[in-house]
Amino acid sequence: MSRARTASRSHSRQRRDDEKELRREAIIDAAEAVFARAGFETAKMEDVARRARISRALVYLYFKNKAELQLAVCRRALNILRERLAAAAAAAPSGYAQIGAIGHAYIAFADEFPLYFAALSRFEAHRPESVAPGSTERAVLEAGVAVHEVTIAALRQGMRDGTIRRVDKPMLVALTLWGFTHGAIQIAQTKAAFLEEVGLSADEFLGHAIRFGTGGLQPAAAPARGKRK
Amino acid sequence: MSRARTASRSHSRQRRDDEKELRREAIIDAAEAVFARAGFETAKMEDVARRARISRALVYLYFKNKAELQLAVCRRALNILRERLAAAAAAAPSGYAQIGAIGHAYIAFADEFPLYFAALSRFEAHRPESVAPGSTERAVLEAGVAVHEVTIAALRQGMRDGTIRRVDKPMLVALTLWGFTHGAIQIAQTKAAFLEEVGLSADEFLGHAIRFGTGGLQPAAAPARGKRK
DNA sequence: TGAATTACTGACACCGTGTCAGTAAAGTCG
DNA sequence: CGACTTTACTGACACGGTGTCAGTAATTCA
Repeated sequence: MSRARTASRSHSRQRRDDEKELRREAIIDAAEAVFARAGFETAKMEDVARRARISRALVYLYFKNKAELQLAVCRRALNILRERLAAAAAAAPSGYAQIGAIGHAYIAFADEFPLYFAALSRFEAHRPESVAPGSTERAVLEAGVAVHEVTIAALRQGMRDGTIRRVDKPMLVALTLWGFTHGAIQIAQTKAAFLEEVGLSADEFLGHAIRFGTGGLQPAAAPARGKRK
Repeated sequence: MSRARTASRSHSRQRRDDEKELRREAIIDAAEAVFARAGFETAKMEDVARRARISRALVYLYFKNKAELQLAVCRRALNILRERLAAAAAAAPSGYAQIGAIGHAYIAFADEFPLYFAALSRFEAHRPESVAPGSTERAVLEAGVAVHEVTIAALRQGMRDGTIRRVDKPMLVALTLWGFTHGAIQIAQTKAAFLEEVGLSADEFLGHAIRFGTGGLQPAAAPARGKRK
């Protein structure tokens, strides 16, 4: 009897928590739509609330403020990005090919989810004062690390299969590649009009950037044959 | 007499215009100080006005709004940057060395003028709807082109002196290098704490990035000797 | 000097944010 | 099923910043 009651209570609680999570996600959905249309700066919480069919005050019950909402979007972005990069890497034959695939997957991601890329750009440009241990910001940071780990795994794979030269600090290389790729995509996106003006397509530019940025990873001379200890 | 009068009037007008320009610059000075302390988002026009010792309304007489003020800062940033890059390039012996020097000069610039780099980051991340011909934004864009021209000149020099491989679209390469470098610096700045955590210094990271990013420019094999048409 | 132009400001209307007291709804238990 | 508690939700508010404008002070010109 006590068991039944307890079970029943915990059922309700479970259900309520699920619904809460669902609502939370719905609010983020609404925020994404509004941010995409209006941009992060000019987007109004009122619009987010209206789109989520709730009052503005309730939004503030789920998210402390606009910045937290943006961080929630970043987190989603990074999770999806990690999946995409991992999938792209999994389909590539060699470690070196994986790196290229990851670069192109990032480009495709930016193309498919402009809002997510914009969110990451903002996050990347934002200099944090101090990142509290339990904060949302910390969670986003960690989601970022998870993304880098995909690149690092590819680097390690490449070193194993001989398609990538020996590097002593894979994280260093991963961050460099990340910075390069992100920077290039950002230019391709925001300077698209200018690129056209000087007779370049964004795709051409990005293709060049990837080739250019990953070239330095290949082994110096030996064609990978032999060289076993 | 008519001449004298005209001259006198034009003198006053000249003086007034000069003073106006001076005040304009003073407002930008104030804005820079405020932006540096508070960040672009949270900075208040009130503070800019107070620091410039004028009323808030007057600021709006010189600049349409906060965004225009930010663009003015961007323009300054790009002009100074161009000077720095050009100076660095001038001191380097070969075209390839010039490219490296330009990269390091950009890093030094970002280190010396964090606000300017932040301003450029914002500008870079901002996707413009449409850039009107006479607008401030267009002026900033053109200042950006002037910066790229420094890189292009170095590339041409390198192709001439044989330290850089033949590239068919220098602007493509210049933009790539710009994107790479900017992206890397941005990471070094905003992720400095994280870099420390994984045992990397920002300098080490950036040094690596420059070497990595410019490596692909060197000629394939021939040691630059001979090869004249 | 007085008239005209220009530089400047105080005060206002507007809008968005974040908060809070209070209401509606759902869950708990006899 | 009611009474009682807990949780979900909202309307209305105070606050603060932006951009504007009518009006005043200062300069220039004749």
